[in-house]
Amino acid sequence: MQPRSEETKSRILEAALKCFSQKGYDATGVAELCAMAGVSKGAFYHHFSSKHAVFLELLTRWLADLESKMQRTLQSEQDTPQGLVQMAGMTRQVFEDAQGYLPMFLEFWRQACKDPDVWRATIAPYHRFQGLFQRIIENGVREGSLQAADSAMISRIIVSLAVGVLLQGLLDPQGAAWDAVATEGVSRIISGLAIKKE
Amino acid sequence: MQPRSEETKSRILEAALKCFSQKGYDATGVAELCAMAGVSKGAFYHHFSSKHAVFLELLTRWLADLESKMQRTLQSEQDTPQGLVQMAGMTRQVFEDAQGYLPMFLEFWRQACKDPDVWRATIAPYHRFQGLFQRIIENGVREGSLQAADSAMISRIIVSLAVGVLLQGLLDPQGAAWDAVATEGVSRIISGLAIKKE
Amino acid sequence: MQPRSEETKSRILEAALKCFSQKGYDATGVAELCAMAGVSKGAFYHHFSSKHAVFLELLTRWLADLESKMQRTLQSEQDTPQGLVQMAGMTRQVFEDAQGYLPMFLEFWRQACKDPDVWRATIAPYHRFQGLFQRIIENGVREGSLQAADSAMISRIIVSLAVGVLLQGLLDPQGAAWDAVATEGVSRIISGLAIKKE
Amino acid sequence: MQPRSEETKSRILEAALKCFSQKGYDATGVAELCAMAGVSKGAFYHHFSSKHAVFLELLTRWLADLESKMQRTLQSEQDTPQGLVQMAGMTRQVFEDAQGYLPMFLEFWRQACKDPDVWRATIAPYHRFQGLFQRIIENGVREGSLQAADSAMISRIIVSLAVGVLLQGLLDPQGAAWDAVATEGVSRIISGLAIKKE
DNA sequence: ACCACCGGGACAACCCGTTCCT
DNA sequence: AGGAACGGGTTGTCCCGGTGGT
Repeated sequence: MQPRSEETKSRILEAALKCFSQKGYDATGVAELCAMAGVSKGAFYHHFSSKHAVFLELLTRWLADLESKMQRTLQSEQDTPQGLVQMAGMTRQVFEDAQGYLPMFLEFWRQACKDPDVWRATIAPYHRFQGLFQRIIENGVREGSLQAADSAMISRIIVSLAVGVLLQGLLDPQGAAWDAVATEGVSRIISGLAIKKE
Repeated sequence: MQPRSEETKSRILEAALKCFSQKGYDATGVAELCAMAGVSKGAFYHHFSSKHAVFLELLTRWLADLESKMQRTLQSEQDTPQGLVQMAGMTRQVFEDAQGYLPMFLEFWRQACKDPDVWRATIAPYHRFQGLFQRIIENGVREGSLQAADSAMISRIIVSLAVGVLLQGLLDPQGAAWDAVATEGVSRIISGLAIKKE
Repeated sequence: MQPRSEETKSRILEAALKCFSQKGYDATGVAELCAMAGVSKGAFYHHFSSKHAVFLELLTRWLADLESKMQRTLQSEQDTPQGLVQMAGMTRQVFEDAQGYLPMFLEFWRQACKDPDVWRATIAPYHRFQGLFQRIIENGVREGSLQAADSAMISRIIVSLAVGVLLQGLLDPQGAAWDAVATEGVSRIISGLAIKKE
Repeated sequence: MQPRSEETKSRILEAALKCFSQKGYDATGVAELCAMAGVSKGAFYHHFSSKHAVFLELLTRWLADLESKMQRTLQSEQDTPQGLVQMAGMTRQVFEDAQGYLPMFLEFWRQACKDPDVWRATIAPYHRFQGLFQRIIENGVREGSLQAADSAMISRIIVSLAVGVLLQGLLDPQGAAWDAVATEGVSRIISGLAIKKE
């Protein structure tokens, strides 16, 4: 029966998200996971071939979700410079969304350094993100709202800034208004490129 | 005999650095560490109270080293805007220095989210780091080479950018000229603040 | 539908024979069996109550087959001493027949030491086997072609020799011409009993 | 400290001998072994790298013991034909010695079919045994107490008989006086070769 | 003080043979 | 006849004390 199966699977994923975030991937035992999800170990290994497979599934779902959100944000915007700044504002959303689940982000990153599978799954979306920003900038240049510049470099700067903000917000949430840091940073970078309309 | 003792200790630390970087903290066993360092478990626990103590020692040494390097870089600078950009150039140094050991960085960060001891040891230098940039900017304002602005915010943007670059360089070293991304990013942010001298 | 059912059952038995021989009973998993037979676990447990039941079925079929073969060999013989030697020649047949499946023999034997069901199923044919030889010898004595002797003992010696040859041939097939060892051994034992006809 | 270490090791081996014999190798868990030996798992894995290593050690010790016993039996004998028959009488000793531990024999044999290490450890002594018998026979021929014959074949027949007796005695101890079967069988084979002294 | 051997259990991930419900 | 679920059990390894020699 399928609906039951699907529910079991998602219950495991939810539990994994919670556990991995709170205690870390290695420190979380499969037994613990099962207990929290309310399933047996047998059921667990019926749905996932290993603990690592759960991790991978979590990663791909998270990235797919993030990407679709970014796509939606992009649709609803006209002016290029302002659009970029608005996208930076998404960080607030990310922080709120992932309230408590952000440490997973570090787990992803850490494992990506070792496991080629994780690496591929992680790196690909980053390249897409950067490419997305790059195309936006090139659009702006064509429209005449931005000066011509090294769009690849600019997009990398923006993504780096976003990553750095995310990481710091993760470690020290109260330390600063991190979403403001993101938006202000992006707008300062963009403003250097903007062509004022008369 | 003390010199022998010191050597044993540093051999353990070296081995730990290598293992933790390559396989991660959790995945590294004490037995493995001992084998690589060429010491017995008895010796290990004579020098360190636990595996975690080794980790902590590694962390404090790394941070002390990093901070002293930054201090030295700061001495040799005159013009504020240019000085900031030069500091961004340090990323190249960091990459070269820590060739292969950067994953430790992630380990530190990850554990800082859970262990308060690690957190304190990790966060303090960041605050000092950011404070340092802030003071440089305020200096620049006083000197008249920079426009008045929210110096705390600017410094945070710069640090975020640096962190982001570091992280991405760690994951995808061949993906871009990360040191160029850092310097270009900083200079774009600073240039918006610069007051041209005539 | 019956033909399909029968086919499924025999497919399982074939797979079990192969797996048990190659990897041993304990080391063979039910999942593995199902995969090799191309049936689902549900189907498996529909046909057999347990893994052990498959083993038992295999055992009984093997023994039934062996016994019928021996009966057939016996029919076609006239002179008692020569008949016995010819039967020893059957070992060649056994080796060829069971090429690759002989390790099952050991599995049977091993389990017979522990499980009374297996024991009964295994021991009975041996007794019949030995009794058969005994009766042949007694026949020979009555006919006057063999000296009177302890026929039970002689038959046990012959069976022991056969078992020993089988076991060694199983372990070290290239080590010797095992069928020759069997025939030569039996003929040497029998020759001591033979009464030369003039 | 060495004496303690040795004692622990032998306690483990004893427990293994008992467990493997009673329940079989696969069915015996390491935890069970440790409990019976009264040692911790830490101690177990300090002395043996795996369960299989225990098995191998048991095998080699058993074979070494058996061989030395055979050597000793050989020393104390003069007349070749009688010596051979006496050696066959050793089976009684073997049965008494290994009272209850004989199923291990099957374990050895079974694993020898799969594991090359076990195979080597098992087959080598067999070859030595057979060689030993062969040399005895050749001695007898030189002495003039035995007829010239294919000594390799004869020795293989004798070893096969011994193995068969062992196996059957293992499965059905009450079924017959197995040591008598062995001695009678050997003496019948030898008597066909004997040259009567006048 | 330093180091080596030995021992202690807890627990990891994985997978087992089996049953339930459809 | 079949897919999902069940828990208990597997080996192996973990981090760490204790004890005794150097």
